[in-house]
Amino acid sequence: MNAPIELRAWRQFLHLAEDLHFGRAAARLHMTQPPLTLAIQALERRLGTPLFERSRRGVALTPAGAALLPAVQRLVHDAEGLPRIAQAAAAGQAGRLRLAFVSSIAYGPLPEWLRGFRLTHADVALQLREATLDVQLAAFDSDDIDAGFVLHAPGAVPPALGAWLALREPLVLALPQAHPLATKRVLRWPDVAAEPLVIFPREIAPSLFDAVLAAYRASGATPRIAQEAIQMQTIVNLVSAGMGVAWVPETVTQLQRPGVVYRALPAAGLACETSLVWREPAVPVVQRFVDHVRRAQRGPARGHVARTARTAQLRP
Amino acid sequence: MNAPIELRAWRQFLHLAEDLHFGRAAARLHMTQPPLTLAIQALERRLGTPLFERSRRGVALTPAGAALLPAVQRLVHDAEGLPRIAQAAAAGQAGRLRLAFVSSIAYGPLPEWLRGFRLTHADVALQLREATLDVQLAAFDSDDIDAGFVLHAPGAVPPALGAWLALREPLVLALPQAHPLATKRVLRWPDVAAEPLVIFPREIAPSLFDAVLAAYRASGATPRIAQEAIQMQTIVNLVSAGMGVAWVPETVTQLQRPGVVYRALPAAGLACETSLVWREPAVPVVQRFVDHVRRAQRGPARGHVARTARTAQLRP
DNA sequence: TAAAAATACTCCATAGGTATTTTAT
DNA sequence: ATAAAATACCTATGGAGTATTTTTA
Repeated sequence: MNAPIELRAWRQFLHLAEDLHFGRAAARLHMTQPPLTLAIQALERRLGTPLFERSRRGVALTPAGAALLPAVQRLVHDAEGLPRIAQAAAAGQAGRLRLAFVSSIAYGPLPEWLRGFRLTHADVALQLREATLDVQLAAFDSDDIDAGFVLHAPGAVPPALGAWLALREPLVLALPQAHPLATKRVLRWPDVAAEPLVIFPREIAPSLFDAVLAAYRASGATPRIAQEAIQMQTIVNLVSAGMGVAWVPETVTQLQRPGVVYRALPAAGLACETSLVWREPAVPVVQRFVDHVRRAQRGPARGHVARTARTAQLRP
Repeated sequence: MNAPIELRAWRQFLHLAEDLHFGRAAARLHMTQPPLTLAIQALERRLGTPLFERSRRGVALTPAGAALLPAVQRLVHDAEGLPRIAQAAAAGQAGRLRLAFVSSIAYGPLPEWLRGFRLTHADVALQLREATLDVQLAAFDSDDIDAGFVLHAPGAVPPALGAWLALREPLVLALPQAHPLATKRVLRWPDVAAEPLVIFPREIAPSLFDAVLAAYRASGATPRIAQEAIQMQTIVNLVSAGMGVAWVPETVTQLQRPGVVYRALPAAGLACETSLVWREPAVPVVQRFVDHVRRAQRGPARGHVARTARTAQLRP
């Protein structure tokens, strides 16, 4: 009685509404005229209103049929598009990609990587959020993100996650412009080590934190941590305010805050690793994104980020 | 093989995606588990990709299934709404109403009638256009409009059309403000009749044209037609420019053009009829509109249009 | 009277049911 | 051991076919 109306019935309505001729519409539907007549009658009975005006001079739409036509066209068209959605999603070309990232990578190659990914994956809905390592690990647990860039070595992420070294860059020293060290071309470890340090909290970026502390200890110094801050922006602001010096990834030098100068100190041997992390096994769209980042990483020449940190010498 | 996928299959997918449990989903679909298993398998085969991940700890959506879910929800929801569209259209509560009108009625009760009709027929798409009688009659022929307001007596429209006297209003005299007649309280027919006349062309509004000419002839005068114009706005502008005087429907006095004054001359006995016209037999939405206008015509008190024409006496 | 829609009936493809097995924890 | 999905097989509804009648311009 009030069984739901199937797409078959709407397709028959659509063809008849377009042809306005039972015989031709039936032929286009790969059927004969009598069953089409019956099907349309049944549809009209279930809707409780006629959809076509039959007369000897042809078939015409009633007002109800005319009102239905555009809606049915949309419905049938939408239904025809569903298989493509499924196939595209299975191939990683459609769907949703929830991506988290630490702020530092956003000053580096991430925007370009995203732009390139969008070009070839227009039907993937990208959902971006900035988050630190600990927040991202929790988000993986609760299935709130699909992938993320973290300040961490690829080998150090939990085993349930896949990881790939997305970016390895030297750490450079951020100094207040007014600071005496800012004018020297040759820095000495004891002078640098004596300065108060602005740094990430250890839980946010353990590998970066540990690397900096190890370098200080290797030179026999103990760092004085003046302030901890989570955002790159905040760290640079604190340096600008004269709170101390900071070791930051080289790409962050793009943040040209007045009152801050950067010094590249290759001799310090300090570097920072950003990994792309994802839940294993990777669903197709995540796999596509990982592959894209791997390819983009070596494709376009790396040096396109403006070097804004003057190089200085470092002596023990 | 590539037979189209029916709504039945999408409904089954939808219920399973919501329950993530074959047994319960089957029960909600008023069927048993085995045919649902088969149906989902067949759907996955036809799409060429699995939609569900079956494991002992439950059923989960694959990326393809997850991408499909919102689209299928929309599709099934849209399909469920179609019967309502058909029924509403059959009752005249949905669909499209293409309405033409002469400019004069737009200064009168038409806006209020349309506002009221919209309130009770929110799902009717109103398509309005201004057009003169001759254009409207041609548009009825080519099925470009469903109904129209014309400056014509209801009895004078072609027999294939239904008609209803929507508005009967006196004609008032529009005079240039600087004109000597504008200062007098008593006008004489010979003086009025001697003035050059601005009027509609006869094919645009035959009944109005003929009524004016008959009045002139009854008083023994022959009107001097200075200018013909189609738009009310244009006629008033020509009067303002001193081209002559014009007889216009009373509601047009709402057009307060500087340099024009209006004089109501009841003794002239000149009136103008606006009819609502439609193709017979009226389709439901047109019938609803006609009924609405009939009711609105006597419902709200008529005098709400500001009287802006001073009454003057007219002597032979 | 002729073209097209409606009716009458026949058939079979397939959606769904029942019984049972397999699977994974 | 058990809950749930998969498989095997059966049934019957209803969608589509052929033949024919009715309708109306």
